[in-house]
Amino acid sequence: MDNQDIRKAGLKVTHPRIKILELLENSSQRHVSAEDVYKMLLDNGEEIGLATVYRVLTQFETAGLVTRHNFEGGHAVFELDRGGHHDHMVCVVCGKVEEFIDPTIEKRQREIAKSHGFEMVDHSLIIYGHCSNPKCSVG
Amino acid sequence: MDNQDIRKAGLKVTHPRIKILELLENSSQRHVSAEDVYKMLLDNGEEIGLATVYRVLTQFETAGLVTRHNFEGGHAVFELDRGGHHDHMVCVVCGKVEEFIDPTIEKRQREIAKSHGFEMVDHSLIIYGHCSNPKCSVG
DNA sequence: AATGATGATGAGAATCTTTTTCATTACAAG
DNA sequence: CTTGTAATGAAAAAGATTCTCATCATCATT
Repeated sequence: MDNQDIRKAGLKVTHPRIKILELLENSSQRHVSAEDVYKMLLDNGEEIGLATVYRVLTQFETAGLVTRHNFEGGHAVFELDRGGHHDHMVCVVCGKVEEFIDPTIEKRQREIAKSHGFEMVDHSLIIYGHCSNPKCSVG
Repeated sequence: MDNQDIRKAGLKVTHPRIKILELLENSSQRHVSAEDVYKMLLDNGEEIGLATVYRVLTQFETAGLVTRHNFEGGHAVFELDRGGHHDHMVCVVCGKVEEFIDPTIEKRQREIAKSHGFEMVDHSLIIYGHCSNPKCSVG
């Protein structure tokens, strides 16, 4: 992931784009909202407008560099595409997100789509539950 | 599904709640946004405020009468819970939604959650693709 | 059937997320 | 280095949802 990825996407290599891509690569949180990105950039002394953050994230999504997720909560979160596709498991108490991939499910999805006359282009699987943290488990 | 369901949820049986529940039962669209509900009620001559529609849908969700889905598009859609759980397949071109249920996937999900130390309470699986309508297919 | 406590409603304001507008600035090809 | 075009920032706008608060309806009790 470097500036060539931006160029290959047909986008000019600008300061905001470079910084946003860097941030997505280095962030400890894998799933960040546009607001998160904006604030983290501010913390790093980068004065990049929120509108630009939204624009760039959307462009990165179109270019296949990041994936947008519509989890619960009324706002989208973005995640850098590090090659492999995966699904998500979200703790409904603490919000912790774990990633997983299961070949059985991947395979069944394609079969099911086909049997309904759909050609699958993407999918989203989110398991909601209580994570292993004692604070999050049910009584 | 009748007024007793509203009462059982600990809610008063009011005119807006009755009409919203009726509408969800009789609507030809299974997945409707709050705005959709508001407009359909207006078409039926029911002057129910948009804020009330949001409040009631949220209460119905809490009561387990309806399910809220965060598909793409920046707004939530609601669906009457007709007993059985199911997953969704959404056409990325025309927006058509089909429902399905697959025991293999259901079973694997529980196993995967458990293997990550999660106790699954819910899940959301959405397959995006091109539906069989010629206008929606690729190529 | 009347009463009264409490919950529910409607209208609009407020909030939050995201997109658009537009004047200014920066990239990148020649 | 010039210049066309794309990109940016700021603010406004748009869209979705929630909140506030005065008024009204429901329901358990008279």
